[in-house]
Amino acid sequence: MSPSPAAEARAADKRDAIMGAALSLFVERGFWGTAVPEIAERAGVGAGTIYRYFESKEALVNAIYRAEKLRFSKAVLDNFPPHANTREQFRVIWMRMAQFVEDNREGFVFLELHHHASYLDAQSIAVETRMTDVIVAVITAAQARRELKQGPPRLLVGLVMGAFIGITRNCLGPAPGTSAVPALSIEGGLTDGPRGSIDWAFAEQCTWEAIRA
Amino acid sequence: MSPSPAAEARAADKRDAIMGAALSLFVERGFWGTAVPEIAERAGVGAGTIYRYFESKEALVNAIYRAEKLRFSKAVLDNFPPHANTREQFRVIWMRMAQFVEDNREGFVFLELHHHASYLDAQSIAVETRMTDVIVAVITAAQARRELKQGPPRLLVGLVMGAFIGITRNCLGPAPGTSAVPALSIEGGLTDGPRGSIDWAFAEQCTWEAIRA
Amino acid sequence: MSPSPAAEARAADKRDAIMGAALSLFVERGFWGTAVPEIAERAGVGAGTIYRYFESKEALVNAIYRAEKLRFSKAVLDNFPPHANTREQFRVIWMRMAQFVEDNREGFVFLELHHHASYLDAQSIAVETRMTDVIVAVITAAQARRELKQGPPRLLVGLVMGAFIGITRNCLGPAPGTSAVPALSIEGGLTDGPRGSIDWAFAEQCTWEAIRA
Amino acid sequence: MSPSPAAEARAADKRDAIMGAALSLFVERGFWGTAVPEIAERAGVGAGTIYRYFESKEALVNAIYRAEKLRFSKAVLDNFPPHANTREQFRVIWMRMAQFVEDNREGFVFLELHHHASYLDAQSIAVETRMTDVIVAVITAAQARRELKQGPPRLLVGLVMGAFIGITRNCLGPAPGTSAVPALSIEGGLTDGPRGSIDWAFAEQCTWEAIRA
DNA sequence: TATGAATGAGTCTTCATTCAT
DNA sequence: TATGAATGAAGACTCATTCAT
Repeated sequence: MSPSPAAEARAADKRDAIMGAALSLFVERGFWGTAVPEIAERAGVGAGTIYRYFESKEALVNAIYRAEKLRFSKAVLDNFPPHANTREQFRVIWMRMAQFVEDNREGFVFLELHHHASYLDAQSIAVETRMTDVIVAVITAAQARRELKQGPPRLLVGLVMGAFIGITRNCLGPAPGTSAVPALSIEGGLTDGPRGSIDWAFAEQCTWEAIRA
Repeated sequence: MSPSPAAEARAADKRDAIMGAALSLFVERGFWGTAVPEIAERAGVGAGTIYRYFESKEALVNAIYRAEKLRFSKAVLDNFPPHANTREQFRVIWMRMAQFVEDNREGFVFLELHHHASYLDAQSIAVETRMTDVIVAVITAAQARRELKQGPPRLLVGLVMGAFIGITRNCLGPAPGTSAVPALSIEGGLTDGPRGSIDWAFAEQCTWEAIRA
Repeated sequence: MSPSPAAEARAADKRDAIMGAALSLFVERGFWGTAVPEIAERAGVGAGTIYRYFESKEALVNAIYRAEKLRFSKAVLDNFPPHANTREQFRVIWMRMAQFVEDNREGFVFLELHHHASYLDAQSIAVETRMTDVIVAVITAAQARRELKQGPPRLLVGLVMGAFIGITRNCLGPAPGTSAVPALSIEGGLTDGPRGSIDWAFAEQCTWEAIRA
Repeated sequence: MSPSPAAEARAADKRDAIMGAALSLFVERGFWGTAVPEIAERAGVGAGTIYRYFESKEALVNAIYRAEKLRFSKAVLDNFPPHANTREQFRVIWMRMAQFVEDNREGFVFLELHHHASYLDAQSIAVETRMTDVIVAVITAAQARRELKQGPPRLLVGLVMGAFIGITRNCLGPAPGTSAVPALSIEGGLTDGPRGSIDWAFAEQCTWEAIRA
């Protein structure tokens, strides 16, 4: 007897509850600072239940990583306009990333905090492929049209993504419930108005100027 | 009876060995993923010895953080040319940061990985102040002279530092002995030549164009 | 969902097993001489289990102390005859203490060994209050009636309790399973019959004569 | 070449310094609470030096125990009047013990705190013999003369010594530097004047009445 | 299927003891 | 002989994981 649709839905709910609880706890306290029973409690399930859905704590964090990465990449790339001009394509990517951050700051911070983590498995690291492929294609094409500077794509991508992340870190308050502190970010004493809102269009224009031909 | 110079040198050596071993392990496996006895083993000392030099594992990571931060800030700001024009000042900062990364990749990655860590104490966080102050002053002055875009300094700083970090992550291989994995970095399939060398002057020019007026 | 009665009973059993094992080990080897895993082993539980029932080793020893102190004080003072004459009251206290020692030698020795311990918390020290109050009242009243010597109550109490303890130590073998060694007790070669039984009535008469008017 | 007398004296000084430092630290913080290097520091010697005079920390505490026990027994028994009457002999013993406590409270407390300790070796436990023998002889002789009650000597000795200790604990403040708290001592709220001085003659009279025929 | 009490491996840290100087 | 830096075994405690219910 296969499980009823209702039962399946209940199971999916529980899985989601666990992932959601874990996501926010990992952002708040980090992977090592979060105990599995805490996740269970916040998710409203028993500690043992988590192991019915995930093989281990590491499997859980990898599942979240992959899910968020996918969500990010869908948010940015779905219905990407392949034939728009480069300026427009760049704006689309940038503003969609901005939208993603505004909608799901916790998820974005999670990706940021965990991308270098030793407990990510090979598969998690590989999830980026789709996004990568599209972007590389776009850049290469644009370079061929002499609309972008001719440097190594890897460098341009790093510059843009890094700039986006740096602006986010420096200008957005920490994700709610987090005490994360911006980075090498040379902040600390900056007092130019309250954090919390970013002029994304201005930021986009700046970054565009960095890479345009 | 004060200790002999030889004994002092030996102690300093040991302290350095411990900090060096800890630095590379923290970069490889993270703070929580690294056990104190592992550090001891890599440093070639007994586990207890670490506690003759550092009060606790946290004190150790903070000592490393402060040392690297200081080293970075000295490398970038010592003999900074206060009267050079903005273009030149930007180049100086950028190229010095590049030099620092080339000379001490592990230290740079360490700072990157740990700046938001919950185990950093107030003093560690305060070490950034000197750097911050100088940079804010430079930016504000340059904006007054209409040589930089008029956006919020926090945003410009985030953009520049983020770009620098993003380029580093994306174009440099992991620090030797490290398995650090690039970030939100959209890399993975990029095949534009081997990682490991960066055209820093090109990168500098790009980033300058992002912020110049 | 509240735990089933059976589960509660099992938990109480486990708690008791831990306290019992700890009590006898503390008596045998002292608080500092006893390792937590030893307690666990003797109690037949895992080492971690102890921490489900007691916050720390100190919390455990305090729980035992309070439990034994309470038991002692109940054994001595419950249904104390407030209107009996002093001679009779003294006999009641003495013989009840004797009964307690005969029934629960380990507990008595534990109290003896731990009453001055630095790891006892304020609450543990406060448990003595009830007993204290009653006894002070009894002594003061008896002195007013000229049935006891007129010296400081503190001295009389110390004399009586000390005598009781000294007799116990000197005449009772060590608690079963214990290697406790008698004190300043000037024993060693005494050969007046086997240890292990005390003529409590005789001892009581002696001690009474020490304090009666 | 045998060591010069001066060297021997220096060695003896050092040994004494170590034992003195250890004695007071053991009384203050207990055996387990005292670290060997602390003893060394208070004694003004290097940590390693202690091991030139004592095989181990246990050997040290046993040496102190034996020394204090011997000192106590000499203080009480040297020039004991074998032919005085029982009343007088009792007074002598009692007042000499009192004198010892007044002169050397730390030593007395040390003996009290350590007599039941698991780290005392057989030899330490055996040191009591001399005192024991004399006292047993005295008691037996006195009982034969019908000057003492006819109970078991062990009981009478326990009563007397216990009473002495109980009075000491209850009426003397803790040894200077100690936080030792009186025992099963039913104290706590007693307010009959400040602690710190004992009417030893009164106490002696009380205790005598407990055992006289 | 879901639970959470129980577990014990592994953590950081202390400290008695050694030994090169 | 005296030292004190170095050691590593052992301690208290945490927490990912299991399994009886």
